[in-house]
Amino acid sequence: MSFQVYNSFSKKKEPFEPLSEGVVRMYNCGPTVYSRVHIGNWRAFLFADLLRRWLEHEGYEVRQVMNITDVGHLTDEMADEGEDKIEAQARREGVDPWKISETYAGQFLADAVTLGCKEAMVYPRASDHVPQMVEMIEALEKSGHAYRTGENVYFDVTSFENYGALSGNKIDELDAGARIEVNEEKRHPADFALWKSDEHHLQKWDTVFGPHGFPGWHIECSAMARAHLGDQIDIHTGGEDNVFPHHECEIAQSEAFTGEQFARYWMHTKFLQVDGGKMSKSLGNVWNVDDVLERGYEARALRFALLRGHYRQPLNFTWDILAESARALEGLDDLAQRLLRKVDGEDAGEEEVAAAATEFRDSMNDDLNVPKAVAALFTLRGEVLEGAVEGAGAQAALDLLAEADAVLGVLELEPAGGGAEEDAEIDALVAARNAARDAKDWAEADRVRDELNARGIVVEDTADGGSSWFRK
RNA sequence: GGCGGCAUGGCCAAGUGGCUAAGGCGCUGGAUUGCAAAUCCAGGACCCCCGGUUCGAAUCCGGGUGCCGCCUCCA
Repeated sequence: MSFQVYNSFSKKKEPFEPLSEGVVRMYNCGPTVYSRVHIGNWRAFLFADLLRRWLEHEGYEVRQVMNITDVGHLTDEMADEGEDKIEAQARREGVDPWKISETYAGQFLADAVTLGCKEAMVYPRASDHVPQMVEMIEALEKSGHAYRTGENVYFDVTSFENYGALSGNKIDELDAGARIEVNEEKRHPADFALWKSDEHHLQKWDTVFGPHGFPGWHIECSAMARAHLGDQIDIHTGGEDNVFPHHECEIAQSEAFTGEQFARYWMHTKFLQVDGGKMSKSLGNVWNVDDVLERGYEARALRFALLRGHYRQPLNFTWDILAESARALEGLDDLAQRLLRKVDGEDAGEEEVAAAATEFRDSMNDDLNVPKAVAALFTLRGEVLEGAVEGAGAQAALDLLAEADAVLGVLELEPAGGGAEEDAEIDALVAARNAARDAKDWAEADRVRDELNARGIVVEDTADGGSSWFRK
């Protein structure tokens, strides 16, 4: 089975075929760094990492670009106030807006490492691509897709026939006045800003459009995707909230500029809910990576919790499901440790392992069906515990776990620590405990067991009165 | 008001026309144990509601209810 992806542009699953054989050009909408990236954001970014890893698993060279938006965007109506989210945060913290974006961008990258994300080819900053944006805007103006009003430049949505094809919105049915005042200087209420000007803005550039300008929200992604991946890309990802207007506008400006299809596949992640509803500052449930670590969970538990649900299904985050994820992971860690002790046995269970491997791969190939792929691993665990997998089968199972982990990035497969010397020491302690048990000295037996437990050693008593042990 | 998505056992979550509806976590009973842990066996679903299509629906269609997203920056 080849890789099938649900393309949110065509609204159906399609076989994945890149433009260039063996190479995937992928652009992931990254964070706007005006505050700490939260776990909802991470759902989208971890998905991007998972997708990249699966593509690599399938043998592709992945050119992954994840942007970092470090320039605040003004909504048209806020222009009078001269403030956007980055500037607002800057004022709140009493520092320069550039300091804000630098600080939060740094935290974002650090969190990415904590959560086990593979490093993207590049994390371009919007502020470093102003010339590329200006180039596109000027060309769009020249070709009649954009128009200037004073020192502002707008994209004329009526000039782009397919505007609305991604989101399903129709220009005339967008209720422009529903939540905001219609901007009088736009020809059509749905026209969007490519470039804005405001002398009070803090992050601004002197360009052909005027001395106090800054980019509209959408142009940066078009410019950065083009700068790093070329006029056409294979995959563009983002959260479902980006579909409209962000991605719709990107398509319009990029395709109007190049005359070619912008992205072949669009993939959008559903929102993460918290406690059954949306997360919000007022509810105090906008958690970030540190909140999770401070509660004693490993980062991989969060990674697993956010990846184990299908990306196109809503996922409800609670502390309970995080705890559950951590426990489920322990089951797989345990599986690996058990398998390590079985590789020397008589070969058995190779067919079962092969079936699990096929199930895992087919599930991932089916639009990254992680829940089903993970279930295949747990089914295999049941077979291993029944004693059906030994020797070559156990080795194959370990190989499968390693393969799965290269994609999921959440397992602990290393043989748990300790050298021969420590092993001998533990053997002696276990023997001492058994001697105490034989003497019915339960207090001493339990004391030794507690000591072993404290060192991460699990002792399993067998029916014949003996004991075996392994590292947790 | 317009557009789109979701609703499966206590919790999480696959399955999208047809064997006894995967899997995880938890729970209950039993086996084993000195007690535990681990493991094994056993136990749980009117698939949101109401209609309809069909030989047959969790799966398709219509209506309802609830939740989520977008239409303003937002993963």
